[in-house]
Amino acid sequence: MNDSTTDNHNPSDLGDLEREIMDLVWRRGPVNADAVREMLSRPLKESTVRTVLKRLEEKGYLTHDVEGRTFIYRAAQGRDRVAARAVKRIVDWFCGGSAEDVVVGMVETDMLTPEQLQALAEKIEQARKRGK
Amino acid sequence: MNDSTTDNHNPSDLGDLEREIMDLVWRRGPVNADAVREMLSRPLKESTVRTVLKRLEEKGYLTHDVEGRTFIYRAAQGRDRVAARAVKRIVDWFCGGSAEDVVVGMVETDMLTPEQLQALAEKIEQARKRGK
DNA sequence: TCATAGTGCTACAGTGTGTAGCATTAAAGG
DNA sequence: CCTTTAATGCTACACACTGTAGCACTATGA
Repeated sequence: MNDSTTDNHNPSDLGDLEREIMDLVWRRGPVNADAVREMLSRPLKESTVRTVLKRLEEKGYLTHDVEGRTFIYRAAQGRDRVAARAVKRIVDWFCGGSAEDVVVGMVETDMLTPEQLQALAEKIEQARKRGK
Repeated sequence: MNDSTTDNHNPSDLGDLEREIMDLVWRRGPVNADAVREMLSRPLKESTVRTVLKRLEEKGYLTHDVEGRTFIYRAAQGRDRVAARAVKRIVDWFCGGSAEDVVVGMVETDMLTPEQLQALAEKIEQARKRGK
């Protein structure tokens, strides 16, 4: 039902609170509003939490099931997927779509060492051979 | 000379117009406000362009020299550097700082093929051996 | 039927961005 | 020296997004 062409938001158009909540959901799994509220780093009203939760759902980051009359929210997309899309946006904006340039930039700015990259490339290569 | 602790903005906190202008500057090199205005995709007043140019300078993306009484703006940071920092932010937000996860995500979402990654890793590895 | 838990809806202030007008100043020309 | 003109500096305003929350509404259980 979830057509992936449907979500036309900018990944990473999240505010601090929204990000914190997403982090919680990703880390702890399905939660209800009250649980989220308790886990937050600062005290907020339930209504606040609910509002943000709803916005996150509108943005496509969360979904919910109804259990009894309680909304159980869970991530609609994996964290890595969201991250990758956010990166893709950056790539498009700044590098004319060349993902390679970004990886080079990551190495150049010491986010990633050549060794890590090498190891990663091999691991991925192997997984690919094996998996398909 | 470029103290990297100086720029404390969120990379990629740029609006559409700001991004378009940065793109122009990166692509065409030093420009004055009027030149920028002429190159923009939509007609805007000079004052608008100047405002945005100034904001970009405040954010650390541009600098200017004065030539006669005209401001010549140019990029304060290279495009790849900005891109890499933007990516780093994403990495910190979403992946707890693991750049590797992001690269994995990039491969998984087909932004990068395993072959490209492999080639890249080798190229970087060689450059590193050679360069230092 | 009444309290309670949970949701739905609405609002409002702060910030960032797009957009622009108006004041000011300095160079150029007569 | 005075006027025009090109460029800058400053200020403003509407809109959208985010953080924050109040209040109305509705089932469910006692």
